[in-house]
Amino acid sequence: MSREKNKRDQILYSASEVFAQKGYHDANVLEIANQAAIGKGTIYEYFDSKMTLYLEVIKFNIERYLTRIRNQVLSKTTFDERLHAFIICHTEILSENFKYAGLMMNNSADVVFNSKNSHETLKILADTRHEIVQIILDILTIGHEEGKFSSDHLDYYADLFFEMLNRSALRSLVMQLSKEKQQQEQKLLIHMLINGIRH
Amino acid sequence: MSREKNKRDQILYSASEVFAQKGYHDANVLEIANQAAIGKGTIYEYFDSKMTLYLEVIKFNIERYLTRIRNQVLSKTTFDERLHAFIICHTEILSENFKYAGLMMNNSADVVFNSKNSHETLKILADTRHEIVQIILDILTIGHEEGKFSSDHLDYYADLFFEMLNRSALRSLVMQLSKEKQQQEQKLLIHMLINGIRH
Amino acid sequence: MSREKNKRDQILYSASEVFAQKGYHDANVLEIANQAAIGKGTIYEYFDSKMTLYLEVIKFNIERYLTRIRNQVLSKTTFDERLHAFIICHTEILSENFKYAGLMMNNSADVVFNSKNSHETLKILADTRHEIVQIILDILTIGHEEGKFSSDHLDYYADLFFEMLNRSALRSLVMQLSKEKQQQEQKLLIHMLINGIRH
Amino acid sequence: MSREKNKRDQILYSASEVFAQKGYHDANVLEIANQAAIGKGTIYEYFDSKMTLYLEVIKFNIERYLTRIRNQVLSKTTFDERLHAFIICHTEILSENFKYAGLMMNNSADVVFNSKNSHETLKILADTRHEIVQIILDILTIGHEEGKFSSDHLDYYADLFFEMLNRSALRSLVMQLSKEKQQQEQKLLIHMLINGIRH
DNA sequence: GATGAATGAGCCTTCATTCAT
DNA sequence: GATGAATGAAGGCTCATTCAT
Repeated sequence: MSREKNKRDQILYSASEVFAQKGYHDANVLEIANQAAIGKGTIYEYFDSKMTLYLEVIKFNIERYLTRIRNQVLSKTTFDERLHAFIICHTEILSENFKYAGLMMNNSADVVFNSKNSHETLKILADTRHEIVQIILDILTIGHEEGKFSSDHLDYYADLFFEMLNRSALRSLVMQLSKEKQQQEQKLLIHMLINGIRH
Repeated sequence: MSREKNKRDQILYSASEVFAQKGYHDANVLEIANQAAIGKGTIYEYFDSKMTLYLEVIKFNIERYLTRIRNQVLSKTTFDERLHAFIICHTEILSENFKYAGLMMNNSADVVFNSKNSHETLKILADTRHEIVQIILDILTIGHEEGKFSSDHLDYYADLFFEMLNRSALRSLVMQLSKEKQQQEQKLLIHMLINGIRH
Repeated sequence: MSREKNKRDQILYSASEVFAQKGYHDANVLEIANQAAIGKGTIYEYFDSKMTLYLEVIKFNIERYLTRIRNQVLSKTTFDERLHAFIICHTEILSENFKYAGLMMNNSADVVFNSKNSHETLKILADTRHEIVQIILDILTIGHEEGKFSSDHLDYYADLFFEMLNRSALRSLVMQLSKEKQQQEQKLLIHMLINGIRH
Repeated sequence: MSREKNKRDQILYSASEVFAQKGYHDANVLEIANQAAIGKGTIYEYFDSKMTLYLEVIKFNIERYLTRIRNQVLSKTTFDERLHAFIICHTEILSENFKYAGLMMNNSADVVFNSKNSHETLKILADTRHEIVQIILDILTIGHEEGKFSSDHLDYYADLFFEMLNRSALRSLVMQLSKEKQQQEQKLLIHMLINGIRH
């Protein structure tokens, strides 16, 4: 890994931290530079603008998220195992990086909406969400193949399930639920999904 | 209704529009004033600061939302009717006020987080969400009373269902689904809820 | 005294209070109106502008000061008595109206300097100072007539003595000197004046 | 001298000019920046706020004043020489920097009084005045050591003399007195001081 | 005459971005 | 490549003043 790549990542890490803690507008470039222990001007050697950096940060974190999720999910084979792995892993990542969660899970549409290249950037955000939903869809498809439910509307269920899981994980964190209570709610979530889909 | 109340509402309407379109930070007070066809200073006669206005806008829209939802929901008696009414009404409001949706449904936590009085304001936001979830919980309780499902974990389901409905309605709008397709998905949603809860 | 005159004075009293406490720029018209228990607009029925009001306030207070000083001083006849009366009375007024002191004694030149009619207003301020110095000069002239010192440079001494007395009185207040210590310093002041003048 | 120090001083010089001409409130930051031929934002690289700048300007000018006064006064040894040097130098500085005079000699208490850190800043202003008075007191002490007068109340006399000298110098400037007349009044001042103190 | 709602000019301050070193 | 001093556009907010009632 080249020195350049290192410094770029260094910025991305620091920016993740700061954006996560302060949000796009209240984060400022100087703080990110300080966090990365580099000069303010250096950021502009690697990123065109604050907005570009922000989008790269989101992509960066989603990439990290996706890599980890895929590692966990694809190491399993059955529907039950994969779903379980997904829920566990997703919740884990969220609790580990409570601060970063918003960067990945919230659609930052409001932030991006008014930037010059809003069209392009909104597409990126939509695409990344789509990619996560796709993983869920893959899991559901296995469920269908296992005869657990029909293949109807699986994309709809996948989309909704992502939202449910997010909310459920966030709830656990905000309410500081015990490990047991957390596991109980995870079971409810799975139950809700499977029975909700089945006809 | 006094002249004062009128102008205050006038500002709230205009601010809703601008905040919804641009988000908190990219909206500026002058634009809100122009939209309301009043002077910039007038806004500060009715609201202490931009942030105060923003929070009042959220409360204002949630109030409108809650009033309308309650009118529709409470005019029904059975679980099925009330749930249906809630879904229809919620979806309707969202589609009518696509722009404003974010002001009510997103938790604006990131915007508020760094403001001085963040503690108090975050509480307001949490409270309003809670109020909506409470309406759903009331509906679910009727379902329980009708023997449709047990009373276990209803608050958890209510919380999640709100997220699901939001996402579902948003999907319809973004994907510009036909009326039929929309109704179909609503049925799926209800199905998912009822079967998901039932043990 | 007409109702109008009353309201005008009412404003002048309130404005004195507020200007004295906050200074010209940090005082605001609303506060003065509130203090006078009248509407903000009413002030502009009696005074053209905030600056005009400020100048009238200064004149108003100097008038009150001069009237009182003259009453005291002119009731005496000898140099010693008059000088003593002047010192006592001046110190008394300052201690009673510590807050207002600045309005009379400081030259508000810096405040006025940039107003549109600065030339005219600066003249007013200079004139009022001159009027006070004139009273001192009259006292000194009696001292000369009593053979206490020559008539040379009496205007110079009068001018300086006003500054000395002001500082001396201010010192007493700031340092919160005891009555005895105060009287001692007054004696020193008189001593300094008489011996300073005498050749 | 570093580039930074240069620019900071550059700002201090320009700010002295503008503050002296317009007073604190009527001076505005843009004008100071223009005067210094720099961007408005640059001022905030060197000073936290307009108020901070103002206080630094006062300190800056008093420092210049004190340095110069001390150089002149300490190069002399006898009471007469030192006193004369002080008067000459003080008057000189005032006439050279007529505009800046107010920044050093007036207590800017009214400007500062309502600022947030008023307590701290008022102390600074009081301290600087004290420092000047101390120089006078040192001179008077030499006079006492030379047997010219007793050591009683010298601090009181020093305090008052500062006020007298200021007024005297200001008078000269305002009245545009001739060099001769000026020197004559200086003699009167010294005479007044020495005879005023002597018992 | 009295009022205070409405106004907008004006100002301090921030901060993303540039560019000379 | 790295830096950070310099910049100025932009924006929230204040408040003296006006004027319709």
